Amino acid sequence: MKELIKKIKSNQDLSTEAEEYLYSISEKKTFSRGEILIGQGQSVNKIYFVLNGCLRSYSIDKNGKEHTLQFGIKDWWISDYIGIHNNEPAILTIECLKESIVIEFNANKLNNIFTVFPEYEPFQRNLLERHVVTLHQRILNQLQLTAAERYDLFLKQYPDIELYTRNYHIASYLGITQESLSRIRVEKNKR
Amino acid sequence: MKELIKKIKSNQDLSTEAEEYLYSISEKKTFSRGEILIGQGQSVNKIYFVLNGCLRSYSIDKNGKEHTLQFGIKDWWISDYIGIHNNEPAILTIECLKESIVIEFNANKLNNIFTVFPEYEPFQRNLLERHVVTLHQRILNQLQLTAAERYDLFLKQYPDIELYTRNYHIASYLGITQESLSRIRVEKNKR
DNA sequence: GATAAAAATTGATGTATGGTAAGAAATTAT
DNA sequence: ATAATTTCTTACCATACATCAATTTTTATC
Repeated sequence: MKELIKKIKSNQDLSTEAEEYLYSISEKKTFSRGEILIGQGQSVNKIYFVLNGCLRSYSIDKNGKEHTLQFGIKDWWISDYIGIHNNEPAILTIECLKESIVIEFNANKLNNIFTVFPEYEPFQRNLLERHVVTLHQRILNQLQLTAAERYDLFLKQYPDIELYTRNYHIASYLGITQESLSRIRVEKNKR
Repeated sequence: MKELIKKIKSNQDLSTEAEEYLYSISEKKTFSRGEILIGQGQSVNKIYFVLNGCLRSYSIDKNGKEHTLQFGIKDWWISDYIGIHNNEPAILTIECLKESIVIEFNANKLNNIFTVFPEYEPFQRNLLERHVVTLHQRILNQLQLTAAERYDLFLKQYPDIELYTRNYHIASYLGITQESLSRIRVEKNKR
């Protein structure tokens, strides 16, 4: 477990006490393919750090269609930040796509760490800044690239994700239907 | 100026020293419609806090088309966070849409505040968290709403923005052409 | 390994949005 | 106020992607 937390720490210095605190409020868990970690409509207070495997967060719209917001792979954090921030029921479902080991945090307790160990702040700030940059880039990609270009880029960003995702997971992340993605893949193979 | 910074402070407590530091590294500026604050391709090290008026950040794609990432209105921060984070030339242009008063920060100096005044951390964290939530919501809207629905939502979020934006500013934010937006508006008026 | 279930592909067709171009309207400059 | 410029609207046609349905392929289960 110690070494697992090291990954959370990244390159930041963190006191042993703060590290102990992280242990005390977290729980290492294993999930299998198909398991739901957070369900849309339920109350949310969990934040996950992925040690290995693959999770997916998605929203189900009024027509019952799924829209993937994020894939959670190794060393990524994943949760329903909208639900947590608004203090409302989850608007996302988080599902396990392949056998995964994660560290589960209680959101409130994790948020408490800043009052107890302010030294944790720079780490969190760095994390949030990177998150914002990633999201900005994603929005720009969505605005200016074609579906085929977005798919190419996606494969570069998640090189072996196709090993454990279904076509429609990726399609719903790219904002197209699975049929369209299928056609894009056919075209791509012709090239 | 004191009261201006109060807005930045929001509801957070901030020591007088930290406040003084913020003064010392910032500069209050006025821009007129059409002025470019940051130009795509140039180096970026500025971050703006909008006191009043309206700014817009956008990217120009390989076909010369503009794609609006963000509108910067009262009390919003705006910059090219991608360029700053990657330490690369700006990928965004920031333009002034109507006479605006802003506080201009040097990104590096602003970043320094955390070593000098760690008490500023919670404020920044809160800001970043809200930013992430906003972006998550925007991505979900883009994925699951029609252009007309996104336009309706946009008008609710920015009630009087049409007073100082052009049609194509909004269209490029919604991910459609100005012609399509025009048609959507016509349909909307029929309802 | 056989069977069932789920997912991917493919074809035919529909729809939303894009592209181009022209004219109308609104805004800005003189 | 008038002229010049920019923006908005509209029409027509093009295209990317969606929808629906049938078929093939892959994956899971017994």
